Amino acid sequence: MSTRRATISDVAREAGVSPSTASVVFSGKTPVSDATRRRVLEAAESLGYTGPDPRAASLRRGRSGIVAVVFEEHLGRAFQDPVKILMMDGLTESVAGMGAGLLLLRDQDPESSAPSLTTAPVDAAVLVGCSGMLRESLAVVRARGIPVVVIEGDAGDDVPRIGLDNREAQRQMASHVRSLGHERVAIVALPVRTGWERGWIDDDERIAVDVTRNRLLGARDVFPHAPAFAAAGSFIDEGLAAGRVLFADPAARPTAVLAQSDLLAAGVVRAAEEAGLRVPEDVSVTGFDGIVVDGLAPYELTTMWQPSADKGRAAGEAIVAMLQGGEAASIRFTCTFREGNTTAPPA
Amino acid sequence: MSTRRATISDVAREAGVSPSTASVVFSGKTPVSDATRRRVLEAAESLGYTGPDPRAASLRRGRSGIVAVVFEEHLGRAFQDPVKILMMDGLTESVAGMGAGLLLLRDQDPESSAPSLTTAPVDAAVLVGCSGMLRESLAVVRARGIPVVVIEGDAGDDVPRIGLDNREAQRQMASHVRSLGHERVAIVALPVRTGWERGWIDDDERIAVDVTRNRLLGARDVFPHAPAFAAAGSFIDEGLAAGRVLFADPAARPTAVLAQSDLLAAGVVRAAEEAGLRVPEDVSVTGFDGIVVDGLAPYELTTMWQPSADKGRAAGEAIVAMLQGGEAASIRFTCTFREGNTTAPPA
DNA sequence: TTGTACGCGTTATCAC
DNA sequence: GTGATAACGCGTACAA
Repeated sequence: MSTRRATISDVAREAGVSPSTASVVFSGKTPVSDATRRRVLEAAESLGYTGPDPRAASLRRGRSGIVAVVFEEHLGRAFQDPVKILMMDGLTESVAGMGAGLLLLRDQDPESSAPSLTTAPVDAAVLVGCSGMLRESLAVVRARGIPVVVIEGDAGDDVPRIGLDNREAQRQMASHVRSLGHERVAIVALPVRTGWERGWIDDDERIAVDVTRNRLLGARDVFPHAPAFAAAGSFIDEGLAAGRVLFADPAARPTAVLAQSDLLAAGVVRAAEEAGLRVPEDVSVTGFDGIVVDGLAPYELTTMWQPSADKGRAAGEAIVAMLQGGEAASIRFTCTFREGNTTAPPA
Repeated sequence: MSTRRATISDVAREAGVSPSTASVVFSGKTPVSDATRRRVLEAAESLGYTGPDPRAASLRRGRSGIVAVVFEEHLGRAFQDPVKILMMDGLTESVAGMGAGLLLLRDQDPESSAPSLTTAPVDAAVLVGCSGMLRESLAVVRARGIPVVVIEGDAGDDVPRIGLDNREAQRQMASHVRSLGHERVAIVALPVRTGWERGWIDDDERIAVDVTRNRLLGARDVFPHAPAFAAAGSFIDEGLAAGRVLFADPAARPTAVLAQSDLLAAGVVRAAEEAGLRVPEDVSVTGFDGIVVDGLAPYELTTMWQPSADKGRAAGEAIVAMLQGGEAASIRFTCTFREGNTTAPPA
């Protein structure tokens, strides 16, 4: 005899009740007499039955309790970004409220053996950014009626977006810098596309990443001709590398640097120190995000704070709404200007 | 007529083949003639069928392609720990190799509505640490025959563990400090248990967290009476707070501090600077982990490097082995001493 | 409050 | 290369 696992029917038989009754004992959806409940639980215990099989339950219910979070980058990288962590935090919270968990997925080659949106039993998906490869599986998933939300990205008009007023926010910051009197301004941007190696941005039109493009546009609204150097990621080291480039030629150096993230800004500050420049006396540096940058004391970046956790929470709430058959609208959060001690009028 | 979604049988009927043939067209497990394949795919297209339902497939196969990662802390916190991120990185990689994804779970109150090990359709589970509440659901899961591995924790003798030679490593570091001539040494420890508020450790016996206990034991092997102050988490800020306590009384201050993590050590260095102490001239500080601490330059911690990503990878490999019916042995990785510039003989 | 009957959508197996 | 059959384990109308 094969030693297969006990099922709810086995338990029911052992307890002398019907399978449906046993099921109800475990789900608690219907009142059951105490005596019956006890009999069923005893039977379960004696058979080593540990409750409904989640796989079968999810088929039956049509719900798995799993929400996919799709990143367009290496997960290790994504988790190095404080903004994404905060976002995950908010998302975890709101999704846990509906009894769901998060499945980490990466936008990848459909040929790979790794699990994907199309093969994983998910009830909904949250896309973090939205680059090329994803589009295909996205179509599949949507055809299945699975709710999808995108954070900081564009997945087509019918996919609700959670985002920021990136352009306006960066414009506001640029205006601040201009009002201080700066004219020779440089921009340190986020990557231009996935796989981007750091370098100057030649052509504003070719920016594939929404966040990068919009923040750049905001800066351009005020400083149309500022040179922009795009980093390979949002890291202090990348900001440092970019800063070294910007400060390489003493004659041509900017009096202010608009960085597209706080980590980049921190690196730029570091580069300035390295180059013997004082911040903010010799050069002003602005960030974006409003995170706490470890090790940057005594500097406090002048930055645009963004509600990262709220973005995650909003995504979760949108999903809940859609799962309940409702509609979810796109949301644009507003960033808040926060003055630190890294900006001042030019010398 | 209800507008229900097309199933593989619908597609088969439309294509004039049997359901099993249609199934095979999608799974590719058996050769199918080109003509048949085309007919099936066309039928699928015309019916808007987008491939097998993952839920049904996972019921039938008995596999969901999902591995749970269970943390015993708030996820936002876990992801602030560089060591855990590196570990996740290794885990993601090895698990993706077997076509599985990671489901983020938190060790929590079984009454909560949040998803748990018992209700999620997972093929295996990786526990990161192993505190109290988890034990119960663990029993359930194991009874189901689901492979479980624990990283840096103890889940019972029959659960394979992936860990470090924490005690030996910390002892090695302590010996180094002693060989430099230090005698007045203090320890800054990791939390004593979940929910711990920072404070002195009164009773070495009551340490619930394995890592903390073992590293403390290692230090005690060399400095049996060193006072130990446990932080509330592995953060620079916590190290800073601990350092302030240690350096508060100039008369009683230690000449060396053994921190149980690099982030704590970085905070202690910061506290030393704040107190007007030079590192390493006035006080030596040692870390643990071997991560790159942002913003600590020009200091480089004297530390014990640990193979974090390898731990994750090993966990994934253990799971794969168990899923294939094999056994998985516990593994203890070895840390490597790395000398930086934060240690020197006492003044 | 309990039981009957059926369907959820797929895939393994084996025979043809 | 293709098809028939039988699970996989459960939830839930509906009837009793």
